[in-house]
Amino acid sequence: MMKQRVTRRDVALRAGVSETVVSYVLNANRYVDSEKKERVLRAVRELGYFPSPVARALKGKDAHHVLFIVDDMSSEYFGSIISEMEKLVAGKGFLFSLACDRGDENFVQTVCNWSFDGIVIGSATIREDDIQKIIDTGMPTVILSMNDYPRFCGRYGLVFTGLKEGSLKIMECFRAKGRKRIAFLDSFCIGDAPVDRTGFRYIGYKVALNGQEEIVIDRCEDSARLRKKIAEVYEGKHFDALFCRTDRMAAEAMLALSAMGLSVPDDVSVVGVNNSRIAMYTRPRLTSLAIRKDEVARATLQLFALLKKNREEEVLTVQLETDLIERESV
Amino acid sequence: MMKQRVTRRDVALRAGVSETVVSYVLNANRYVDSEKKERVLRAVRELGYFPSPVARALKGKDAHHVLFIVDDMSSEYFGSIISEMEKLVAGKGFLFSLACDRGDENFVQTVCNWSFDGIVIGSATIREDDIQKIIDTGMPTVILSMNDYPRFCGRYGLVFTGLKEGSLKIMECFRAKGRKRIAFLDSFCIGDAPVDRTGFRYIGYKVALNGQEEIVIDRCEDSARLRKKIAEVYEGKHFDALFCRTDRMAAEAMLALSAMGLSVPDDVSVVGVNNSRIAMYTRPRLTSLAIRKDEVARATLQLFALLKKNREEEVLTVQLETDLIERESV
DNA sequence: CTGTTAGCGCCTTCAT
DNA sequence: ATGAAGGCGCTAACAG
Repeated sequence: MMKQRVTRRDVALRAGVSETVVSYVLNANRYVDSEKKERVLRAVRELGYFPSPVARALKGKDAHHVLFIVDDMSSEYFGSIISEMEKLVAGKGFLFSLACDRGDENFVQTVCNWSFDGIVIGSATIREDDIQKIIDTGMPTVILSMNDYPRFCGRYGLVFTGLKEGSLKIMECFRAKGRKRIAFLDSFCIGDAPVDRTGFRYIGYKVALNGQEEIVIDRCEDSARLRKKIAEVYEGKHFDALFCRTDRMAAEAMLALSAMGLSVPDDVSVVGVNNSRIAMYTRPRLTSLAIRKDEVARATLQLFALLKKNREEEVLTVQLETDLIERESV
Repeated sequence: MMKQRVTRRDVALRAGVSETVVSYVLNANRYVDSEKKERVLRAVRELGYFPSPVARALKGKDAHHVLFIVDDMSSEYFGSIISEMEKLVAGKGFLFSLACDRGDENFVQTVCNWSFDGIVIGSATIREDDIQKIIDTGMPTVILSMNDYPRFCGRYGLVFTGLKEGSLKIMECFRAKGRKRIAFLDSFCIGDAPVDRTGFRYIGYKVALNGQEEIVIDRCEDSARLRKKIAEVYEGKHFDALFCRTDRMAAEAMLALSAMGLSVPDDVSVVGVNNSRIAMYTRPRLTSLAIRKDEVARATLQLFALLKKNREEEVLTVQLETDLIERESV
């Protein structure tokens, strides 16, 4: 007894009006006799009618469909931001989609052929020409900027989550504790990729070093390799602080340090980024740079709205703050 | 210079054939002169044409669009499963959407009005009548069963991830360590909801108790409340093992126990479920029940395919195994 | 003020 | 073997 979708036609029949009138009432974009309007609304209520987002999308109208492009689906970071966005549009029937820029070779194709009300680029690994292609589709695009990207062509939004300034906060925090030799730990990589020197975390680290020798630990593809590298670098450089790209990496590093018989924070201070759940449960608990996810969500939706309005070529920018959540690892 | 979407019409023009032929070639559902076919394929390649999933969806065809219904977007569990599904269909241009059954009052409406190739229900809190509504849409629906649901009407898939049997494994593991008084810790709740007694974890726990007195810690809305409850219950019941609904809760519990001056595992053994990243980074590391996410993904996609085929009313079932990953918390 | 009509991009009969 | 035509559900321009 598979129920049939209730369509605009059904509403029109029940209300005794033409199909278009139904649309006009629902879109509130034309005057409709108030008595008819009542009948339509009642029919809508009784039938539980809801315009098909697919059909709307085909017509190029809002389908309440937002795409989030990520590089790691199992990270809680993106889920949290989507969750925040969802709160802001709750009840409006929004749908959030996820696409991963890794694995699927022609994921850009996929993305460009759909019709989204907004696309959030939250990946640090996406290629720049892919970003340009996405912007070129004309769909409102917002980049959660984690890198110092070049300027793209066209109209798009840019949310600076504050990673660069936040990285300075981390460095200050280390310095306040008397740390002199600060190392930077990159995320696990696939293949043998070195640290991305355009990333805001690295840039912040580098700037704050102020000419001091940099100590970078990168090209680790897994935990085992990470341990070896950390041990090697520690032998050679004797760092006393570790700026980790993510909380997860910070947790890994703490395990490695612990295995070396080193104490956190006595021997080495450790800080992560994202203030994810993990940070609460490591021992010692992890100091972490928190991105204001609720503000990211709000800014993104706001930018979507602005980008939809006029079509002049311009880049809309929002700058956010971060918060350094201090725990016992420093 | 916003690029225009390349449509089937463009391909037809370029290849010097009619639009229909283009469809026939791409869908491979009718004989087409091989020379023409070549021309079409070349035009497709040159133009980078890709059929619009939206238009296909409107026609009721596969749009390569899968929906995942969850109760907690920031959990890494769902992301991991989606990630596994993505691997299995990489390159085919699939899109994965996320909907949360909390927050959005009429999310079922939203869901039912879209047109998905498959819907995965991975929420433990979704209402049964909502599930029925979703099945009634006729879209292939697969339930990742975490509860002992009643039988729904119609045709759908059921993936038993093995939580019930896995819970028995957890209990056995406790027993093997000589634990006698095993408590069950529920997740954080909103409002004042008691533990769901139809959940497989609880059922497994209860069954394995075999008549022994149950010790349930539930109705905690946050960490503070949790600590108080754990302390209270420990005072009264002196449990020596804690079966936690998720790794996250296990981590919270370990913090609480530690604050009470208790040692894990000497005083209390702790086990979580999901084998998430957190389990690696707690101190001691957490023993956790791992669901075989890759098999869940594979089974789900398989069920989608079967459900699409014939339309007889029947329930397709898959039963999976779990693995208890033993670490130091037991 | 309201109804009719022409598409949006695609698939599928139905003719040829 | 191929092309024309209708329609999926909806919107907006065009008549009345």
